[in-house]
Parts: sequence; structure tokens; C-alpha cells
Amino acid sequence: MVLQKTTARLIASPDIWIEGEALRQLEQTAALPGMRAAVGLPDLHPGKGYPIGAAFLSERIYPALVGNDIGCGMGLWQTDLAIRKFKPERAAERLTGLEGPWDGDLAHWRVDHGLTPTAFDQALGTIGGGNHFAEWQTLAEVLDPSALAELDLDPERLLLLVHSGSRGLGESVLRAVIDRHGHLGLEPESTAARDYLKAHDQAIHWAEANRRLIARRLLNALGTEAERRLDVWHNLVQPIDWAGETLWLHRKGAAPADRGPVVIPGSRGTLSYLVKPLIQPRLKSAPETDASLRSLAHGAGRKWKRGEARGRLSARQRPDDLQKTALGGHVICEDKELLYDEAPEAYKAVDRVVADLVDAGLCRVIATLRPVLTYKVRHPAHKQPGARKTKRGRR
DNA sequence: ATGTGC
Repeated sequence: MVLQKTTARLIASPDIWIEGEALRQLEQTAALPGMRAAVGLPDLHPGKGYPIGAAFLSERIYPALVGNDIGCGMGLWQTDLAIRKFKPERAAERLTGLEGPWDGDLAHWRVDHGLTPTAFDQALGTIGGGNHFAEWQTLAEVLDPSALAELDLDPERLLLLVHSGSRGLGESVLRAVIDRHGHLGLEPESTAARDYLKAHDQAIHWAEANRRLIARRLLNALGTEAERRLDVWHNLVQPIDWAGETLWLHRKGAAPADRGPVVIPGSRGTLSYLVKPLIQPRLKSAPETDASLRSLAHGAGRKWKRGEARGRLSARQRPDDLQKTALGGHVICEDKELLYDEAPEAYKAVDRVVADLVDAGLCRVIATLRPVLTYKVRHPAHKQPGARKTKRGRR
């Protein structure tokens, strides 16, 4: 028997910056037992042991490849708000109280969305930290009017894009499986795999419901309504029929190319892209999309590691400067470290990322979206004055 | 990414 080493494939032009560490991680992951294919998308960047911006097809299930934020993804709503009536400063004043538990009827809401209770439900409807956000956007340029019409998007109305995941729930699911089984991956027919997949599936639905509740809370704060136009997961593992064989497709920071249009967000200081994956809907397949494991980039991709941005930027940009962007957008982020970490400079050029996908024949641009107001976080609860669990006296 | 951690 000859053991063939799976080689990693990278979809990216030489023009785009890809860290050596990310490529090393991609190759190492491609060499895991049972791995059939590994693809790095143009937003590829290093993660904790495994790269982000990648898709993997394997015989085994690797929970660590999905990571802790199981079900993280993007939801897009079209609101009833007319763009010309939207005042970002006024809206910003009304967006408060979104970090704590929702004050609505959670039990009822859970039933409506098919969720069973978990120990993490007080976080339902909260955005979280890191690269998560909720952003009010307008259509900037429309390149494919008929695809836009198919999505029923009205250029006169404000959009709301929500990026969040499964918060503490996904973290607990990953920790439990890694504590018991390490990083070796799970045999799909095993009890361990069944247990993980059950918890994983609960987490992806919790994450989707979380995005819904985040949207609802933001819409309520502005006294308006909206309709969801798309919602996709970019962190998950799923069984997939691959030429008659059932294999496991892992997406770690990779948007699906087989679930209709997706938003590829830039940083808060750049446009985002609404794209149409080029896949034949009836066949759910095409040579290019199979080569990319039916996946697309999930964003611009980090250029600077977390914690690096403050040192690089603080000399030339004060926190106040960071609350306005080059495109004229406003930013609500009262966590200073996060304000720097998520600065536009910390990300690669999303235009290049999307151009690489288009050049590879993977998608077409429907429209670009302009950020108007980006909501990250108000004073984090544990950093509120008086909330410190300090043991030291003041003298 | 994370009720983050001594």
C-alpha cells in the first residue's frame, strides 16, 4: 500500500500577503491522517495551530479544525429604514444595553427558534469580542442588478450585517471533546463522533439564532423591522457526498459556495462584497468549486496578529481617530485594545481577496456594501467600574 | 474565539 501525502492547495495570487506561518499550518494540517484535500483561500492567515481561511476534506472528523467558535458566520438583513433618514450619530446614541442578557421572553423565543436550553443562554443575542460585529451598511455599487433583484435588495434601504457565533457554548463543546480525545480526530462511526456532532449541530443552530437575536435587538433599539436575506456559517464540519463517498468537509473561516450568495466583509474601513458563488445549482458542483472544496474566503483576513495593532498604530492614531473610518463610517467600540486590534490596517485588502476569487472562477460580484455604523462593544461588563474582583486595597 | 485567568 502506498500512502499518498495530501498536498495543500492555495487559491491566491502572488500579489496577496500570506504569512509563512499560515502556509506551514496549511501543509501540516493537510498531512493529518485521513485528509483528502486541503485548500487555503486568499484570506488565509495563521490560527491557533491550524490556519484560518481554509477548508479541509477528510475521512475523519477534526473538531480542532472547526475551532471554538462553532457556527460562527454572517447574517444579512434588509431593514425598513430609508438610508436618507438614517443619522449615524443619533442611531449610535440609541444602541446601548446590548452586552447584557436580552430582557425579552427568552424561553418563548427559544421555542420559536427550535433551541433547547443550554448553560450559555444568557449570552444569546450578544455579539462577543474579537472580529465579531454588527454593521449598518448601504449598497455602494451594483454590478449585477438582476442578482440583486433576485435577492430582493432595495438600494434605498439600510442593511444590517451581523458577524457572530456560538459564544461560550461552542467553546465548551470544543473543550469537552479535546479534553477527552485530544487532537487526533474522531472516527465518524464512533460514539465520540456522534456526541461531538450532536453538540456541534446544537452550537451551529444556537449561533444562527444568536445572529437573529442580535439583529432583533439592534433593530428594536432603532424602532424598526427587517427581513433576513442570507445567513451562512463559516466555521463548521459537515458530511458531504463526494463522488459517491461520504467525507467530512471542515470549514475554518471559509464561506460556503453552495448555499447561494454570501457577504465577504472587508474591515470596518473598507467596502464589503456581496458575491454570487459560481456553482451550477442543480449539480451543486463545478470543477473550480470542487477544487476549492465548495468554499470561498470569509473576509479580508488578518494581516497583523491580535495584540499587535496597538503597538504599531498608537503613535500615529489615538483611540478617537479610530472611531471614524476612511469611508466616513462611525465605530462604536469602547474597548481600547479591541479598537486597535480591529483597525482597518490590521487586515489585508479585501478587494484583492475578492479579485483572487473572481480570477479563480469561484464567484461574481453582485454589489459592494459601504459601512455606515459599526457596532463592536460598549464598556465590557467585566471592565465596568465596580465590577472588578480586586483583592487589593486602594492604599 | 472565550463567563478569557494568576
